[in-house]
Amino acid sequence: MGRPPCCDKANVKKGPWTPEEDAKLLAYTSTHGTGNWTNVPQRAGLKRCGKSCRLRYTNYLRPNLKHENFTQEEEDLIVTLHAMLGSRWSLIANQLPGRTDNDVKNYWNTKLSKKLRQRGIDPITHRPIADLMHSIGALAIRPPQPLALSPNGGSTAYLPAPAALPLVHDVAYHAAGMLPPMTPAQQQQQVVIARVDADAPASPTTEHGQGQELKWSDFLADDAAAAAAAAEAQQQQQVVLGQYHHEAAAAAGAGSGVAVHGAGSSSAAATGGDDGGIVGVGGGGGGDGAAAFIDAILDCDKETGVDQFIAELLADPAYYAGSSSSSEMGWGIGLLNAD
DNA sequence: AAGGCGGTCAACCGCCGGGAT
DNA sequence: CATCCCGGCGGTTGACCGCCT
Repeated sequence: MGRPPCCDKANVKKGPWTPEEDAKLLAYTSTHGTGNWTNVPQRAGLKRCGKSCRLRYTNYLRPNLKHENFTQEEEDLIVTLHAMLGSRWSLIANQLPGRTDNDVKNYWNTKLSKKLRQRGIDPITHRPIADLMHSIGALAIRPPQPLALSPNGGSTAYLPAPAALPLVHDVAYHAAGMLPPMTPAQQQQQVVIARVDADAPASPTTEHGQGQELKWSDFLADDAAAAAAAAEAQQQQQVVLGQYHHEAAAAAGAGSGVAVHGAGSSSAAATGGDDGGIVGVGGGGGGDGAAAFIDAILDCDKETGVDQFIAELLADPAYYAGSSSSSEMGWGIGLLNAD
């Protein structure tokens, strides 16, 4: 399906442009302008696709293009516009005289997004990554959505979720006394976070205030708002869990007994017990945005060393404590072994 | 010195929307 | 109204380069 190719690919040259080709294209456009690009290659004596000619002209040969490095002002503008517009590179480039959408896109992908991540800002949502961790944490303590149950009520209807995700979002819960004291492994993770915190440069403007310095710790253990949100999530969770356990127990029947594994009423157990690695991804909304979001979180994990921590956690046999049904379930593995 | 590796950026690909027929 | 054609756009690829081991 789809449209046929815009040109005869067999007779079309691809790859980098030579100075001779550039000269031909420039000579043609300077005398004839940039009308019908499909005719340009033939009339300019180029064995190129019209699209390729247009791209070469607009991204490289066009007059008034800037080829020097981006300035601080341009950087700031790109970040601001990206926060407002997302990856609408052509719109962003329109606000930057002499820059092309390709320039802006490349600069974003290779430099700016990394800069933001290093400053603890999620380049996709432009929110502090730790804030997003809290959001994930609030999601994580919810059980998988019962709507994912198969018609026959089998527990395998739940999509498998990652065995464990970062524990950063649980810190507020520990601090609020809603989770048991942190294990040595969790404390080790906090050391990593503290190191990142200490190394973090001042952040750009965030929702925490104009020009205010942003640190990881602002969103972690001493974040009263997060603790309050966690408490609220905790209350919701109790309600949802009660309903879920009732439905899941009925659905699972006498077979695996998986669903009732997590049926304990203790909040500590329900929120992850000693390792907290619960993420009920399976029943969630999903979609491309969610996937991109998760990728961003995983990138963050790499930078903070959390991924290494998770790898160590997963390598610990005690973490799994043996239940095949729990791994089939794909969520709440830590919860299931919280005793 | 050489190979590996990551960063950068030009270029390509496929899809989409709008105008023309 | 349906189809075709073209330009534009965003995502992705791959060549090139410099740094590191």
